[in-house]
Amino acid sequence: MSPETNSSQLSERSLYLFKALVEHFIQDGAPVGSRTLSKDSSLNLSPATIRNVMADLEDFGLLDSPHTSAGRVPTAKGYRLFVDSLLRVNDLNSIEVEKIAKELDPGNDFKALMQRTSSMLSDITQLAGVVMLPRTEQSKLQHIEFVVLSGNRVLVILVVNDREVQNRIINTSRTYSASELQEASNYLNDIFAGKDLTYVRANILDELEKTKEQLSQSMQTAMEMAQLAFDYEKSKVNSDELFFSGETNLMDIAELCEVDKLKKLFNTFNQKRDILHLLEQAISADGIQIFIGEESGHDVLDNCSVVTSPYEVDGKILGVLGVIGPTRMHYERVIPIVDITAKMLGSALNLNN
Amino acid sequence: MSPETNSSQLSERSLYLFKALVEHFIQDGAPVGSRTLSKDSSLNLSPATIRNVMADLEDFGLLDSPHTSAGRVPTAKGYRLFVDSLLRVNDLNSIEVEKIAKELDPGNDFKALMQRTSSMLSDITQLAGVVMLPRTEQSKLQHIEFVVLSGNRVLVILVVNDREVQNRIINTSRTYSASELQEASNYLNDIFAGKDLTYVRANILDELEKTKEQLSQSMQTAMEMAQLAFDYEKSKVNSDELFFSGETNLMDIAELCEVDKLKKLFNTFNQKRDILHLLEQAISADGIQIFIGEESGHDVLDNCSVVTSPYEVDGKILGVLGVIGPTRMHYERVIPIVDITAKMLGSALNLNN
DNA sequence: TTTCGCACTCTCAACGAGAGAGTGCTGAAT
DNA sequence: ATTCAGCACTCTCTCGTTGAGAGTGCGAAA
Repeated sequence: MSPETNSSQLSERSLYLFKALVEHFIQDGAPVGSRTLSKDSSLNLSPATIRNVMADLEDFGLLDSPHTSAGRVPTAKGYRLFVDSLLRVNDLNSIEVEKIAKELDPGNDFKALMQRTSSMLSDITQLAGVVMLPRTEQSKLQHIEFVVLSGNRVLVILVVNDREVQNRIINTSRTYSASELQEASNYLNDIFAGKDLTYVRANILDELEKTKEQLSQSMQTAMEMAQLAFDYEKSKVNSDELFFSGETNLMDIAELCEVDKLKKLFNTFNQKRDILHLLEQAISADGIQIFIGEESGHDVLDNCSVVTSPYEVDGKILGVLGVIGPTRMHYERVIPIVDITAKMLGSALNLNN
Repeated sequence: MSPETNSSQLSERSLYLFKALVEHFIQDGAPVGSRTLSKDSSLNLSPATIRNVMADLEDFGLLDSPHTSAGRVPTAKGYRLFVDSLLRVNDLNSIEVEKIAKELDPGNDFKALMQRTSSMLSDITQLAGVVMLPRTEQSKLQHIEFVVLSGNRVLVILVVNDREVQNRIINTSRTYSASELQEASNYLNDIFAGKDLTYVRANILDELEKTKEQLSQSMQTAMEMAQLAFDYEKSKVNSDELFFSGETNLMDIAELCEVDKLKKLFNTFNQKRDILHLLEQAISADGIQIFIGEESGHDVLDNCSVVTSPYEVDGKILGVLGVIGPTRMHYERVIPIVDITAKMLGSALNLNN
């Protein structure tokens, strides 16, 4: 964090060794000792020399040793330096790119696409995939429709943003006929189609006043309906949507293999709240964002990293997607996968528009 | 299984001791030895005598011993005898009944009710809850509606069974106007409302022929739309809906605490297929049905029991709900909970109609 | 038929020894 | 001033041993 501990303080050689150590650790998962590093790295240094370097790196807070006679392990700060300055991201081979493209074939079902994207992410990375679709504050009402159900209930169908359909059932005080409701929806579509939902909600009362003066029955009906429909809307939690996949992949990760940790982690996934909060932070980043271990601010994610990217349609950010795995993950592979998936999902949705 | 090994072969005393043993084991989870049982049971028998009885019970296949010097443990067959003949089900106290009733307040959102029911089940039993809503073969089309979207896409909204809304987007070869589609839906509602979906699908082509003769443009349009809409329907997997809750509760169960077992179990939950298959077996039972351990026929559920009950509306079975937990569960508590939940869900839905 | 006594079996926790891995430090070589 | 070989030291892990504890099975006695 503090400027005096950044990489510029470290020699070329230290950084080289640090990088080698992190890569080695990511590969094996076992603490890395000086002897191993001495053999692996192309610089011909004795273990003793490397030990000195490692001691320095430990002082900088980049490494840690589980106990005196284990090798060294990167800290969260170490991983941070690694991904920010040392990592060289692999290009994806074309087979993988094609595989991703295949899964992202837009189709017509929006939610299914999200779900598919998430499960593709988990499949290809063997980690947990997640796709968020924030409940956009601005939603344009496109069409409103009423259907009479039995028992003084009316089904309200809202089409929003040229894509999304919301259904809700309202209880009415009296029985309305189909034609009455048809007129009502015609009227409402006339005055509110294309308007923002918040605008609609705010202006219902005003319109209600106006219609009272005009005394038209159908308009009265329309307004009563609208009021009920949008009251319901208000009471509903403004919940974003979150699609998880491959959570069980995390059960193979040695670092997380204690049952009670897993339980906490899975509970966190189920509640969604914390994960949403995290992803919302990533929504304003203009590209790949990585939360490493404790950085996320959530204890349960202590040994986890989250790699995210927003995806956008028409230059406007629509949501965030990403991958959750152990801090010890193959960033050089995961990062480009998340990156390209975000881009391809964006353009798939664009097409779909 | 074979008739000569049923409970009638066993003495009153043996059964009494067996019951005591099972109850003890369900309580503690540890194999039960002869000394323990001698102290606990009100019959004054020495451990040695009890050992003889236990040896008999083991011969009958009701008990098993993990190793020579552990106590005895009930087998699946043992549990079966226990729940079928020995168990006395507790009545629920009114506080719990009220708690259940509170969660089952119908409301208007069907899916939310299912979800709530499932999570109430898991909450109250501290096990995993599950509610199935089978995709009913017979679905009455109540209302069909089209909304024009951008780019030659049309949103089709089907209201089915006075309750359920299905949305699908279809791509059309040319652009249709809103009024055109309005006419089309009017026409379709006239001829198909109240009919069964399968009937509709089967008769579209016939109707198409008829309309060709009449040459009315709006009817033509209607039929084209309908064809597209129901083609989509056909391609869609006829998937039932399944609501899980509290899977993580199972992580506390000692019997399942190995990570790879948990992984298999959770994967099974995610795939849903196997669980659906199991619940479909229970749908025709006319009350509580219990699958104990290996009886379910699914390896992953080896140490699990599934307690289910169908729930019905207007005397017609609508779905199945239940609880998944370890074979070693408090059946005397779980059974009445599942039972009453099924009944109350049924009547909640009845009200809602 | 029930019970007592006894030998036996199996698990589990604790302990200690020894191997293996890796460190830190020192002092010599470059 | 670096680098590095040597060495003592520390910590973990595995393995075998041992003893306690729990529980069984069986034969003989009540």
